[in-house]
Amino acid sequence: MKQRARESSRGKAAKMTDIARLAGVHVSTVSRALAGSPLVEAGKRKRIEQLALEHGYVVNPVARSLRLKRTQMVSVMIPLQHEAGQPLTDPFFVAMLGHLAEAVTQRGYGLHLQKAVRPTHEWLGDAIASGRSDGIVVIGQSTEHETLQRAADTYLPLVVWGAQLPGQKYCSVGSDNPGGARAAVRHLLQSGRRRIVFLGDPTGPELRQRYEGYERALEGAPRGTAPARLVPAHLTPDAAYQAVRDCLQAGESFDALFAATDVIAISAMRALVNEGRSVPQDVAVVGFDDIAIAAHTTPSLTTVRQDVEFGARTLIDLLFRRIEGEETESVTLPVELMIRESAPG
Amino acid sequence: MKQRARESSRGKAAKMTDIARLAGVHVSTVSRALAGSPLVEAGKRKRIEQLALEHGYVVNPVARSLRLKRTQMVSVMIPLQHEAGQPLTDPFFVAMLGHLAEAVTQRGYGLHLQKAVRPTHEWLGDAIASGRSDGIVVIGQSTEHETLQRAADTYLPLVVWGAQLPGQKYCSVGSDNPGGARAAVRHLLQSGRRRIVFLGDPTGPELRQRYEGYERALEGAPRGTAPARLVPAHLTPDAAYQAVRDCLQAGESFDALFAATDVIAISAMRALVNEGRSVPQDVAVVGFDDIAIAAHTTPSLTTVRQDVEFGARTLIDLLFRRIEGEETESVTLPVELMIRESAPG
DNA sequence: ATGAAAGCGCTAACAA
DNA sequence: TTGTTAGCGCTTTCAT
Repeated sequence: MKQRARESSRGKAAKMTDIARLAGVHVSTVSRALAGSPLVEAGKRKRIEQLALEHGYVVNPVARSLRLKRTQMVSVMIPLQHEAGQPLTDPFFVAMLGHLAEAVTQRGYGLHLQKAVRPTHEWLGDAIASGRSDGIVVIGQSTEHETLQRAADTYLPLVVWGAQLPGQKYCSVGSDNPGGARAAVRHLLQSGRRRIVFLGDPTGPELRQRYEGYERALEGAPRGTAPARLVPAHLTPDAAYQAVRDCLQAGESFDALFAATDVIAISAMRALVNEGRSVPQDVAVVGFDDIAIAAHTTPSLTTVRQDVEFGARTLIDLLFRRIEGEETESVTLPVELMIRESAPG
Repeated sequence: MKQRARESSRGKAAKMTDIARLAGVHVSTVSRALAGSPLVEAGKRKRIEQLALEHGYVVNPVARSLRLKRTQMVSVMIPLQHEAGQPLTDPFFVAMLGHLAEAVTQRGYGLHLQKAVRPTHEWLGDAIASGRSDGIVVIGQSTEHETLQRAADTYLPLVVWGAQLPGQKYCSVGSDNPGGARAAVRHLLQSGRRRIVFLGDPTGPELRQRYEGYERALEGAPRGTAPARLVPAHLTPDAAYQAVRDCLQAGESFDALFAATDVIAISAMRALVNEGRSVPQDVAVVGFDDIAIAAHTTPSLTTVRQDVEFGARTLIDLLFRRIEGEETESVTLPVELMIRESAPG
């Protein structure tokens, strides 16, 4: 019976010495047995494992970590900028988190989630110094490029999801943002659109790259194509909705909209429809990310697909190589234009 | 190579004794100073704090945890059922996770994320016995009601997001699922719909409650209302899309659809439109959750709103009271019908 | 107000 | 093959 072992929160949990006593061996033998050491006689090991099972004993990871100076934990940190009050609610972000959790747990590691409330202080330095985890994944550079650069000087097991910047010292994994943006805009041009606006907020590196890709594609556009036009909008559904509505109500006219993310693309579609435009007939819409619902909106959303799952796996793969001491290079991942109803071929 | 990395990544981490030496005091004084103890002379404390800051020293939480037997960590566990291979991709889930992270970090605690791959073994018992965290939040009962019941016998700091079941021994927080479902169906009936189908998979307690609420509402419906009709579908976009399409192609006819979650409601709308039905003219659609995009689909989705943020805060509030030793009661939260375009008044 | 010392639960030399 | 021993970095009595 495992009833005794599952003691209440404040009661005594079984410790390794308890198992040792029950097995009639020294605690170090139990330690070896539970670690699967071949030094321990097979029969004895089985007996010890059985005992541990019966008593609901599991090795205390805190004590283990202190001893080994290895926590078997990976920290995932999210530097939040303006919307610091906001929780991690963005679908892309959260999908990334799920895939990271997947990849990390597959390696027998735990995931420690931390929100970095902007430049409160040394959010990254403290996380590193604390030794709470064996490696750190930072999702999104936000405005923390310099902080990351500094950390990279002394701390190896760090990987960052985001854009690859000139002179970057830290290891990043991210999508080909300029390429994706160019593909999106070219697609719109090929389908005859000539007045294409960009919706979003190109403050952070990733979105800036998307905006630049948009500009680049317009440079090579046919004569008569309207110049680049940024419709600024924070990356929240409401902000995007209002930005597009205001824009239309101000009398601006365009026949295509390239949104920095799917989330705001979806809001944009709604604003367009509510203002009497049909999508894609009057205005074609292209997003970026290919979040789960993108294929399931009405109309379904043409978008630049980022392979989050592969991205997450790559991040974790690189992180573990760095934990082993390897100096890994940054990676840029290809994207794929998913042509759907909101901007058909 | 490996050596160098070790050194750079953790070798030179300052310890408390280092700070003590620099300050010319004993380590115990540093400990007290950094803990803000009034015992330490104010000037000395300032000096020690300054030293720690300069040297980027932060207290090692692992050692601290071992000593105090308190980790300042909360575990969030997600028992996954069939889709065990799937990552945590569901928007509701993930929104919940974000709000939990928010609430937990506000209390100076960390969040430990763990996927429980179904009944691999004693997922919950092991998590409890490991002592890795001071409390556990389980998101969704899935099919683990019995496991939770067992754990509740001996472990206090446990809270569960989900339905409140008869004879339940653990503390749960969850929405009024039956009430929400009834409100949704009544709304459809009031707007003249008479053939209302339920889309989803009422296997787990929460969704079963929603289905039962649907049935209940139909019992009190006007004469001539079609009986309850379940269109079974897993809770993924693709599965739901196909279920609805197949249903339509099989010649079934209905004028309203109540979906167990927003995610599948959105897919259902798309399937309906692609099969030539207009929403809401031919078929009204109501979802459940009010996820972020629900208000921004085309048409926007009428849905039963769960207040995830409040739910998360309540979970964490109760959890901390339980960590303090209090026996808290389960909570059922009110829901709100959000009437939008997919099923207008 | 500060120092000395014990020990949280575990692992890994080193011994035997 | 197993036991002995010495800490990992910290907090907290207990002395002073």
